[in-house]
Amino acid sequence: MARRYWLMKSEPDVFGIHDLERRPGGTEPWDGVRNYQARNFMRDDMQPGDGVLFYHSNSDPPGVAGLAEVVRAGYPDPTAFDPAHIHYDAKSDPASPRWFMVDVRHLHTFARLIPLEELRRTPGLEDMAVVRKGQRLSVQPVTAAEWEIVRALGER
DNA sequence: GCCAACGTTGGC
DNA sequence: GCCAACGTTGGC
Repeated sequence: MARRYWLMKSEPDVFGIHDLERRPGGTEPWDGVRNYQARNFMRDDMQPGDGVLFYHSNSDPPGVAGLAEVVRAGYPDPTAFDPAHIHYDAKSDPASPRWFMVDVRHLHTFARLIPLEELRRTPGLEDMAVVRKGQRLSVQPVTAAEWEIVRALGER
């Protein structure tokens, strides 16, 4: 299976790319996703080695902050089982987990954040989900061509 | 802080 | 199974 590419959103006030960078091994479980489409990508499609555009949402400006990679394929999100946890979901239990996550490892923090506004006006990125109005999905597939364009922008 | 977009819930 | 109400996301 060829390497695939993704964009994952995180609020930098909560967990930004610098937080990922500082984790042991630069690795963090991507817990707390409670959306079925995003869940399905993590549970069914994401594989170790896949590339991740680390996107800062709800920030000023929003944009792509750097690169990461998937290092562990989908497995049950344990925060859903913990009543004390903010992401607790009584409808998910270990015998039949509802929510899944992957582990993500930091690869590279761009020297500059690539603002959403720049993505919008960059040729070749017109079809990215993140530039489309009303698209809120926090885990999105990205094409190899889009990955390469964004990666190159990050080197500028 | 506003609010459009959109996913989820629940009454029927 | 429809759809109105509601809650959340996330850019602005």
